[in-house]
Amino acid sequence: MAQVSYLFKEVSLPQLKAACSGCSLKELCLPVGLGTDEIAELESFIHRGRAAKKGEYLYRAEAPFTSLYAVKAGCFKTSVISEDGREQVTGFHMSGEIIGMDAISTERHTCSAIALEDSEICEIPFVQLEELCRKIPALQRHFYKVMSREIVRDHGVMLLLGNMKAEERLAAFLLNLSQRFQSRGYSPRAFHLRMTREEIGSFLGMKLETVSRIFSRFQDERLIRVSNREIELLDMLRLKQLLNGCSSK
Amino acid sequence: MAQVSYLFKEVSLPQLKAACSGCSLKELCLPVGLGTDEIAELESFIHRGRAAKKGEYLYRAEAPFTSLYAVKAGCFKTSVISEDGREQVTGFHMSGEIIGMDAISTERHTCSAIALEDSEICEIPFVQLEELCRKIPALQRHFYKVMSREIVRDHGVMLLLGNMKAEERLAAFLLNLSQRFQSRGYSPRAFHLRMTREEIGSFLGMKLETVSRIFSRFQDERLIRVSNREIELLDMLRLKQLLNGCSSK
DNA sequence: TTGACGGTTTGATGTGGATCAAACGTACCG
DNA sequence: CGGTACGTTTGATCCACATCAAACCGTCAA
Repeated sequence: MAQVSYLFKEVSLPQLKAACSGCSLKELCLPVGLGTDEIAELESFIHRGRAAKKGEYLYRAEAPFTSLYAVKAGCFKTSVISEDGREQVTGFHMSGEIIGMDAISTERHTCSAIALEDSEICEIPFVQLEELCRKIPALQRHFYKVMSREIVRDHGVMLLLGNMKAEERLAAFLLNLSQRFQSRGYSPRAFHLRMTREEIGSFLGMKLETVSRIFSRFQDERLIRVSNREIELLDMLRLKQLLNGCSSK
Repeated sequence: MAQVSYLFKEVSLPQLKAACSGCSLKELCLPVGLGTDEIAELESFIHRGRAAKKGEYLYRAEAPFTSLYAVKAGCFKTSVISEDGREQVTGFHMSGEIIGMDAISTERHTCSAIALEDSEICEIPFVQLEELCRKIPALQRHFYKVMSREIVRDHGVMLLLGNMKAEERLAAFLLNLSQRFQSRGYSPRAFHLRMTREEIGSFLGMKLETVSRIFSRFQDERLIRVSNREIELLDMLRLKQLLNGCSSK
């Protein structure tokens, strides 16, 4: 059962949900231009089906780097810790996303990855991926794009943290999650948050009380419905307007 | 005059200043493991010596991607613009740094790069770099590391923007510049800022008035001396302590 | 020299979000 | 079942930084 190659294509296609559930993946690999043999080779060295229980570290900062990890199912947070112990969540990662790329530069992990729910991951030994990239230009290109996309994402977070106010950040966060659930074939309107208010706050640069207050405010304004970690987006249009400095400006 | 290969090694060595001024670079390339032929090939397709005047765009967001750029001399800022027109400076880039990697993912630039002073850059056509990476594993690995380092840097900025207060951010900023000047063979104690207070503020997520006020406060406290854009770090130790939540905490 | 302009400093005031504190809900576990 | 722990909500207060405003300075061009 060839189940991992989908990780090497763009993760924004609706078919991805099907891919995850284990059907034939050949067509999903075509965008990368891999043939059957090449898929086989890729899968020969990927360690599949490793499980991580909720709360478990996938890797810790400082640990020596050997592999990248592809989230196969579930959800992870990655975070960096400053010298004086402050945590900054750098991202939430769901199925189809590759994490650990920060570790390539120093050959040690610079952030930690923790499972937010019971999850499954694929381990991708880096040296072997590198070698295969040399043989398969399309795979090489694809992997460069994956790394580049992470840089673009980080720039987006910098914009969010540097320029937006709490309300806007939270709207952006919800819309981002919505879109990612949608691209995985789930409802973009209603979903379950895997992370605590504190983790959301750490990611968005605000305190957990502020996250809670703004959720409540959004609910009062009929923008969303919150019940615990269940979120329903009632008015995505207005949420988007909130992002772009209301209607004018 | 082989003058560009140094861009493909770690930029943290003191010899780099010498490298920039144009002496033989062979030894500087050894860390990447390139032979003479390979250096020649690398340099065969790199367009060297392109100049950019102060204020000039090196590339603009949305422009199609063809090349990465290595800063040979001078200084650039890169910035993203949100849909509603807010600018976030994502970085300041000096000699030896490679910019444009964000564009690989979508094959369009996602940020703009502007020269902060008269500068020189090398243009590196991406397809040819890719091809050479396939032939030279050490170069491939090195380029992965360059991209990874950018991700690590971005995570550091996220920590700064998400967790630190204005004073700490500015201290971190000055110390970071200091270190980068030092690694290029310049004084880590005194240097010239190439960017305006507003650009610093945009990068650090604060207003230009706040930047100015904190510079003044640092000066009052004998931490630094500021005169216009000339900076002198008088007490680097205390600046570092400022970073790590003062002495205690 | 004069002016204009972009950048910087400094002051006065306002406010968004942090902090402190308490009560409440939910889930897990003996 | 009841208790403990963890996460969440909500209120009251405070403060860091934004905003608004004015003066100042260095540079360049006429």
